[in-house]
Amino acid sequence: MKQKITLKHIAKELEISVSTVSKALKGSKEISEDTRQKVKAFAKLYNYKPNNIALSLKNRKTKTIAVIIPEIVHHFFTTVIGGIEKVANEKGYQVIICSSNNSFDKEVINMEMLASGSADGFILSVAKETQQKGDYHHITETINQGMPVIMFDRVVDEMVCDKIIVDDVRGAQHATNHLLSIGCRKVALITTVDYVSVGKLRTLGYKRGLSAYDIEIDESLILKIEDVAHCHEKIHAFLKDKDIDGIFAVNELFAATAARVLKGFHKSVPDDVAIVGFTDGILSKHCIPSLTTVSQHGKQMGEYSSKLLINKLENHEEGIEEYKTVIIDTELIERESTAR
Amino acid sequence: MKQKITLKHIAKELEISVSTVSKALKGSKEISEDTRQKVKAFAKLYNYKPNNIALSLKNRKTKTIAVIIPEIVHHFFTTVIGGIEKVANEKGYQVIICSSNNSFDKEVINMEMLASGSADGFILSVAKETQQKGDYHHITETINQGMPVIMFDRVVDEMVCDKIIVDDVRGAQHATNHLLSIGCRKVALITTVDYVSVGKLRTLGYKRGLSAYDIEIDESLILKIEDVAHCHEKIHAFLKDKDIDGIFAVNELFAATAARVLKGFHKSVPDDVAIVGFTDGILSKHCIPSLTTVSQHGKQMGEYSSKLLINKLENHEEGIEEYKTVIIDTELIERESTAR
DNA sequence: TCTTAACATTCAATCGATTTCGTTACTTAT
DNA sequence: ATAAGTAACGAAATCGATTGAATGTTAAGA
Repeated sequence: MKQKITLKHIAKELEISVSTVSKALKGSKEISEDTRQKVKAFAKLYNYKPNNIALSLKNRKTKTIAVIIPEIVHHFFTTVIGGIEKVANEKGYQVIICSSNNSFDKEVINMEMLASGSADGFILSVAKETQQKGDYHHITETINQGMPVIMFDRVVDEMVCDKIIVDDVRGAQHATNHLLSIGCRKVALITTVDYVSVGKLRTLGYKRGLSAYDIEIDESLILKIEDVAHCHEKIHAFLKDKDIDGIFAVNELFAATAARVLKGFHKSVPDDVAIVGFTDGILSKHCIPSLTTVSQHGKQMGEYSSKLLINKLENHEEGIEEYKTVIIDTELIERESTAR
Repeated sequence: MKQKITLKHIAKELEISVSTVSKALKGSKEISEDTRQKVKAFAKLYNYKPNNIALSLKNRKTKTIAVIIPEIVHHFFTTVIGGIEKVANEKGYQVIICSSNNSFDKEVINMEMLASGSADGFILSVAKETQQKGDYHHITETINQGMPVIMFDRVVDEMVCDKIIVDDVRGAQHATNHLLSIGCRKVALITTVDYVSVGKLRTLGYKRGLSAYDIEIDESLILKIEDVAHCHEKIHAFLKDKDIDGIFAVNELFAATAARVLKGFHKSVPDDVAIVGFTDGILSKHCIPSLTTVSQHGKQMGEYSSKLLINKLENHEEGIEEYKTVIIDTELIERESTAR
């Protein structure tokens, strides 16, 4: 087992100083052609790679981006990460991914850990628990220390930083209008509890969608689910004997579960009840029937976040603070669950 | 914007030396109670956090684990990561995740990058392209430099390192036998091309499963899919007019797609054709009909990998090399697609 | 022969934290 | 009074790499 080789090793072996080695490797014309060649050859032979940690310390930048997301086992978030990674790697950045597991404490710990030297900037989507608590001191502190932070999807309005979001309201409104346009008149909503920002916004979109068709909002047609793990029972109880002809669900799991429950009631999707979900994941695509859904263009979101962050990191002018909020368009993808 | 505070700042402010500050913060009894209190109070006030990079450089360990997986948008892998993160975080380790995107080059670049100081060890599942090429020099080199590497799922037999795998052969055999036990006699196999290690092993399991029931292997009932993107057409063409009563698919996408194609042919699942997939993902669980599948216990795999790696990192005895291969049991999860 | 410039190489500081080894100043024992 | 011991702190080396300043060497020109 040969240990990792350092400049010092090369210097000793070649009987020259460390600085000469360093300069030779960087091709500095301060060093004679002869020595340069020798050093380079030696370095190549022993497969020398500069130590990233030492470089980070010296340059005071790590060339890594920290991404903190609520859940890693989640198609939408992984799609976003895909986009982040793509752009980051192209520009020579590493990506560190941490999941907060929707826990406030873990989010704080992760953030503090990564903020102390491990990363140059953050891309983050806050945990459910954090939104519920409304405690954002860790984010504020990180920003105050001069670290750029980009928030995406689950953002915090009152935070002063860059934000990449989809227009959840419009997306939801579009989805609802689509249901109405194919003839539905009793459209139910399956959503999350209100403190989840996106759930709230999509609920608003649903209401606006109905209003656009002059349909009164019937609160008894709205189901708010707190605990995802028990959504099947909740949805089952909710849909039992309910006279509806359309469902808008704020995520694909709720949509697919609704489809399943309806099947149990021997109702046909889309003929008896049409369904539109949110998030274009695997489930929507491959479910039977496949689900009409609102795509959030996760990859694009990730790419944009990454670009924005790297841009901040590399072209930051002292004293100038400028924050953008970027809205990525949603897109309604029509599939079998509304094909009638 | 207040800059990050360092020991030096504290030292200057309190008019004592850096070493005193460091010792005081660590509670060394070398320092008077008085100074200790003062330093600690000051540090707390200014929210001092030691710089990770400096610590890493000094200690020659980063307390981070690098995970390289073929795809990030993949339920099984994210499940594994969940397990890795859980254990790692409990033990105070960071996790860096990089996807190779199934590209050999990206795998090599990522590995070399992370090996030069950014991480203490690796947990990796090799890219499809790497398996195809059979070029593992980057892994060998990393191991030779003294970095522990744990391979999981898509492992390389000839590599000398720890491995965490599921018994793909037995899992597949079990799945096949289940189909036969519920009465299927003409069981088709939908698999990947042979160079994907798990595909090959599951194919073997399928064959063994048939042999156990004294059923001859009919190569015309085996479909090998190269390009996942076009699996629907392939499966459609394959199943058209085929006289079968069971399908074993080596992943859940193939299984779900088969179900969809069969529905197009107006065949019932499970009554006309029963289906078993592999990987217990979202699709298998929420698809209609839900899919019987072989669960690989991804989270457990991740947890185990993490434990094994951290154990290596913390209790490594010089001169002793010992490598384990751990086989995680698979489990057949019976659902609607074989309920008859 | 002496000066001067050009060139090659090395020194030393730096990044932030830790740690060993001193160095004071004082107290206690002999 | 002297040796020894102790408490409290600081200087400097270290981790690995970079870089501006300083040093040393050589050859050309006066």
